[in-house]
Amino acid sequence: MINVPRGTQDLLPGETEKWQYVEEKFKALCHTYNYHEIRTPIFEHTELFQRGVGDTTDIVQKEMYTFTDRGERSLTLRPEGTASVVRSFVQHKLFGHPTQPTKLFYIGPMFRYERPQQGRMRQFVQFGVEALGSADPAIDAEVIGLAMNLYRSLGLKSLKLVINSLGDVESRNNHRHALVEHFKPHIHEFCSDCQIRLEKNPLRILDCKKDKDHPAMQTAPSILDYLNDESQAYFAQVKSYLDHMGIDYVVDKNLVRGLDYYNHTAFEIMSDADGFGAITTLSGGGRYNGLVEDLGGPETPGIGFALSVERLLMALDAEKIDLPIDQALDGYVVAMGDNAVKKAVEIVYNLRQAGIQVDKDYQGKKFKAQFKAADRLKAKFVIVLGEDELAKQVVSVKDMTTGDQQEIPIASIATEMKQLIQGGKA
RNA sequence: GCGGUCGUGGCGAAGUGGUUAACGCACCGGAUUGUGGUUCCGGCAUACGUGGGUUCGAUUCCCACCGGUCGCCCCA
Repeated sequence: MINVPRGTQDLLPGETEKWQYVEEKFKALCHTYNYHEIRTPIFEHTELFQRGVGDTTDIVQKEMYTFTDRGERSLTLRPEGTASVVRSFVQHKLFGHPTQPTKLFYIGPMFRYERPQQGRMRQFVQFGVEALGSADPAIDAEVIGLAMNLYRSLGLKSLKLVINSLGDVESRNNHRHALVEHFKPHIHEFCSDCQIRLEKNPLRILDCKKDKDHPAMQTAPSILDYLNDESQAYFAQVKSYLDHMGIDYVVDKNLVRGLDYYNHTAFEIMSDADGFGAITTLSGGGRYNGLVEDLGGPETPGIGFALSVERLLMALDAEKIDLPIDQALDGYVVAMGDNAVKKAVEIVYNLRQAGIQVDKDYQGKKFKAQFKAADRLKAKFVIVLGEDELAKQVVSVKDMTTGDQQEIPIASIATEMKQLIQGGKA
């Protein structure tokens, strides 16, 4: 027997309905925020992620699904969405379109080669949005608000929004310098990862779980102290907009994002819910001024976020929220006797043409078993067709909720069924 | 990549170094010759992850591998 590859999953009926529901919710929300869908390939030139996501990141160093195709090209299954969207933005010169900023959303699978655990798969699905072409702090707040809005509209309560500012290039460089100076004298007391980080990306030392109790950690220079006036003002405005929008947040000066392209605003939304797994981050995002340029476009600011659908559904589960998914079938045709069974095929066909959702037996089941099947499928109405009915050219329609039964002529079955179904809903 | 834990029918779950490997759910049929959700009776199922080893004999003991799961690192 061949199973799915490690870290991937089949979504079966019963589960797919939930996915469809949250996808529709997300699309509708993007519509109200005036974001438009973009669909990019699932694989890209490896170089895109090396340059876009950053050579020093874990994603690029050890998590990419990279392969060589028959033309000797190095390609990579996308590990995240932003690089592709920005590539597309540049390639198609969307920066030249009259309406700016360019507001895009995407839905699709991402791939990272990691050891799977709860909330972490090798193939996972992200919803994401990107707003390109505006350096207005209000759009940072808009993007954060959209994310919070989605979670809240689905009923999630145990949410924590964490934000930070990574500052502009100048601020980051000053901070980086200060970090190296600060940790250098103690670095031999830190874990091996941190010793490497000191050279490559000292900001990430702040993120280390192993060394979090080291005294030098507590006294480490905060990025917030190194923000220049402009960066400070920007961060203050983002927070102010969030305040006005009534969105609660906590500032975590150690929030560092795993991708190199972030600057200024960085944020994560986490779940507080009991019984949630070790991984609590539901979504993350931030500003990436400079990325468009890095990928060959004109100087263009950008901000976006991505959320994991798997984790979203986990969060709903943890908070015991049932999505309003209608599983009931409108009607089920139960037939008995050779002639009636044949006639049932015709009736089902006609009802479906009229847009009524019906089904029938295809297992050669006995009358009683057909009723059982109707019950299991949660049919609202059972349409009974036997020799008696056939002789009178009618069907007996039973309302499965009330138990009431009435005869209706086969000639007008579609219109009468429609009325019954609508009446049943009211 | 590292560590814990687990691997028995479609699902859940007992169990044993030795004749036919429990049970529950689900499914099918009957009681009820044309009316579901309850009950009772009966029936059904290619099941011990894979490969080695120990043994007269392994589903059981040992080893390796594979897979699931949870955690570490890191992230969505």
